Formats: sequence, structure tokens, C-alpha cells
Amino acid sequence: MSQVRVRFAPSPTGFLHIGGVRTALFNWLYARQQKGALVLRIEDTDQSRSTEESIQAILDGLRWVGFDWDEGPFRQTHRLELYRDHAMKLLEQGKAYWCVCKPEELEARRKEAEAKGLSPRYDGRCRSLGIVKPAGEAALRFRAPQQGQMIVDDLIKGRVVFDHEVLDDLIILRSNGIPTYNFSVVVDDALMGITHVVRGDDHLTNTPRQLPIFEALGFPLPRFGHLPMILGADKTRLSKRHGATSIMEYKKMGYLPDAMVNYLVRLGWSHGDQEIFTRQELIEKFSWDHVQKSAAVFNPDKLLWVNEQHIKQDDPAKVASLLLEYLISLGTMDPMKTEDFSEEILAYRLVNAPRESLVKAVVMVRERTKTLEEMAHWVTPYLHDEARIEEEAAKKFLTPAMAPVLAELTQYFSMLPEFSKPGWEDAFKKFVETKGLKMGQVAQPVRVALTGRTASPGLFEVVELLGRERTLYRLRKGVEYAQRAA
RNA sequence: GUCCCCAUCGUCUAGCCUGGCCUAGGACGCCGGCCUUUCAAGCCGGCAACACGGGUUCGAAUCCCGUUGGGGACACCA
Repeated sequence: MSQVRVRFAPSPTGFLHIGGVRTALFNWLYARQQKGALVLRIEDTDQSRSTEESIQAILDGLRWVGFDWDEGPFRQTHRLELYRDHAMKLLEQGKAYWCVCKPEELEARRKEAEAKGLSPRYDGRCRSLGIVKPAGEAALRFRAPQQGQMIVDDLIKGRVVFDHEVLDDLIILRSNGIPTYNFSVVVDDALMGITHVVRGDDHLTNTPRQLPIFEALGFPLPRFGHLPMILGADKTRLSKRHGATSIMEYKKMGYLPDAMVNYLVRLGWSHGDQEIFTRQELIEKFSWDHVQKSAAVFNPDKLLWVNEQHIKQDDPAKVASLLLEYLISLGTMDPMKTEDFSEEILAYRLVNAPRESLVKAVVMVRERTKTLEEMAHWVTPYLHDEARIEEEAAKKFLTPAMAPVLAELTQYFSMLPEFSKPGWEDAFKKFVETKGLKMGQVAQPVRVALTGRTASPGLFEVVELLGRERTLYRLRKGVEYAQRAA
């Protein structure tokens, strides 16, 4: 059995969108599972719509989501000679012919046919003209078979039958010498040795147009697989109206690449009742026969949930490094910068390596965050030595009345011989009890002193992360704040 | 208009090929409860679907036909 070779062939007319990512995903998964090759090909034969920025955006998007390719990126505009040669071969063999109809004429005839309720197909008027050397501008048309049937055994849709008579003679070479899509794909897929052409549903009806070209050129047929479309909440094709459609917007919103992949693959593929997959699991478990045939509605709520699951379950070190990258992109944290810390604060600094402390912080906050964006917010109180105290929170809990209690607690903590989470927790409970207070009455002010906020992870998880010195430092700062409030 | 594809809770889906185990399972969301030092998370429970009509069969979500609905394609776009 020969090696599986698949391809992702976007046209660079915009950013990499969700639908494109999913097409790339299925190709990538299959290539990795079969230990085959993924070829990246840029279909830029429409020169008026293709841009360099789009190519860059597509590559960036693929890299972010982690789909590595084995060959390419190839650009069709760099391969024009190849298409012309093959087109000429067809001409010589009488399998293609020159068409001298003007684009405007074709357009007019098409409109007319439509108005009469007929199929807007090319009427084939140049078919038997036998033009050898066109005088003026001319396009090359493929002489398509007119009877019989084409049978496609689609990986996803199953057996699909098309009648040849519904097809017309399509243009394979424009009058400017640039090939059209249906021709260049065939030449490329064949020459690149693609064994499985997996693409969007919208190409299903292009398949019967392409098959005869493979045959005319004497190329072996690849297998085809047509992935269903992704729809918006209103069940129309996903577009800007539905909100974010560029994959990079999800990066900005704090989604994990693995979560994105997980969600997108489940949108149209299933493995029993399993919802959460690692990349490795997907590669192992993926199979064409569980790919859904019908279109699926993109559900942002579920995507968010999947992201949350990955934040909670994935390797915290990995999440931390993604978070660090995210923090840097926000400007919240510059790991190279130390002047943030005053001498005084540095004295109390226990957490030296941002990466290491970040992993601990991730583990602490991950139960309560759904995205890196939220995580960035939750983790900030632990990034620096001093916590920025929120005014609203302080007003409510760091009150003058609270100052003596906090001061006493701080004193009490500072005298404890040993520092440990359970030790301090017990001590705290005893303190609250002997004072005749309720947990919440003391816990909230302490929370504000330690984190600057009214909502945080468990108090003693925070204490443990901060360590003895930073905890005491922040408590003292809290006491000062409460006293000043008088 | 012609051709092609599709059809299970609001959404993603399991089940369908190889009919009975389906009084249709899971997940998101929603509602209620438990837990609780805050915020979450977690746990328990609830609401909610086989598009419709004919067949075939002892028996159909599952097989066949039709209807309806949705989507796609019919460019010197990809």
C-alpha cells in the first residue's frame, strides 16, 4: 500500500477562517494517522483576489493551530508552465478546443438561458469549429464527455452518481493563459501524487467536472471526501455576520489551539460519547466513517466549554507557557523586565522564576477560568510582589474596624513556627473561633489584603503560593490600608 | 430552472450499514438542589428530539418509495 498523501489547498483571498481550519484539520489528522504526507498548496490563480497578506495569514493560522505540513507551500502561480503544457497536450489530442466566445457574450447567453428557466450552461458553439490557431483572444475548453455516468465513491457521502449530460465544456485556460481552478487542481493533485482529496462540501459537484480531466490526462484517480459545511446560528453559511470567523480572533480571545481543534473535530465527527480529546487521541481514533454527512451549526457556548475543559485538564506547564505568551501579548508581563520591583518588594520576593510560579498559579486558578483571557485576569495578583488592591473591594472589607483584627492576625501568623498550608489554615480557624467571629468576616478582608479582590482561589491556596514572606508583607500592607481608611 | 447533498432534543451528536437490547443515550446551554471562607469548579435531579406520509415486516429512528424542508453547485472565482 502506497503512502497516503493529502493536501490543504486554500485560496489566499482573506484570513484563515474556521471552515478552512476544519478542512485542514481533517487532512492533517489523516496524514498523521496514516504516517502520510500533508501538502500545502496555495491556489492563487485568481490574481485579482489573491494577496500576499492572505498567504501570510493562512500560514500564521495553520502554525498557531499546530498543523504542520510536509511539503510546500506551493503556489500555483509558480507552476503556470505546467498547466499550459498539460492543456496543450489535451489540445493536441483533440480533448480540448479553442473557444472564441467573448466573456460578455457568454455572460449574456447565460442570463438569457436563466431567464427562460434553462440551465445556464455553455452551448458548445465552438466545439466543432476546429480552430487551430485562434486569431484573437481565445480560451481553451475541455471537451467533456456528454453521455454516460460518473460514479464517485466518496469517503464521507458514499456513492454519488452524476450524469455526463448535465455537464458543459468548461474553460481550462483563460484567454490570458492562466488556468482555471478545475484544471489546475487536477494537474496539481495528480502531479503531487495526492491519494485523498478531502475538501468542503461545496466542491462535491466539481468532482464530476474534474474526473474526466484526470482521465483525459491519463492520471490515476485519487479518492475523494467531501466535508459538510459549518453554519452559523441562523443555519446559513458561517460568515462575518456570525461574529468571529478568523481563527486568529480565537487566539486573541484566549482559546487554546488544542481546544479549538477538539471542538472543530467534534463538529461533524464523533467517537461514541467522548467529548474531550488530546491531539494524540484524535490522531489515533479518527476515522472517516464517523464523519457526519450533514452541515453543523457552530456553537460558541460549546467551544467555550471545550476550552474550559482543556484549561482544566491539559498539562499545566503547557497551559502556563501559552498563558505567558498571552500575557506578553497583552503587555501585562514582560519576563525580561525586573524594574517593576522596588528594592523593598524584592526583599520579600519568594517567587523568582516567573515560569515556575506561573505554573503554580495556573494550577491554582484553572478551576475558575474558561479562557486564557480570564486566566490572565485571575493570575495577575500573583505576578508581582505587591497586589493591586481594588478600591471597591477595599471599601467594603479593609475598613478601620477591621484594622486591629487584621493586625492581630498578622502578628499571630508571624509567630507561627512553621509555614504550611494546613498549619496556617488551622491557626486561622482557631483565631476566628477565639475571636468569636465568623469565617467570612475575617476571610474576606484577608482575601482583599492578599489578592486585592473579593474573589479568589481558596485563601490558603493563595497563602501557599505566596509563601510566608509575601503573605505577611501583603497582610501588613492591608493593615496599613485599613488604618488609612479612617 | 437543472443537477447533487442532507434530515434524531434549541445546538453538537450516539444509535441506522448488520431491524427487536430505544418507554431513543451522551454533551453544550437552560432550570432546580447539594457542597461552600469569596468566585468558581464539582456532584445530583429536571425540561427537551427520531420532519411528514406511505409501504416492507410479527416488529422500523433503523430497510424501500414519495412529500416537505434545508444546503450546495451550475463563471475566462476558488
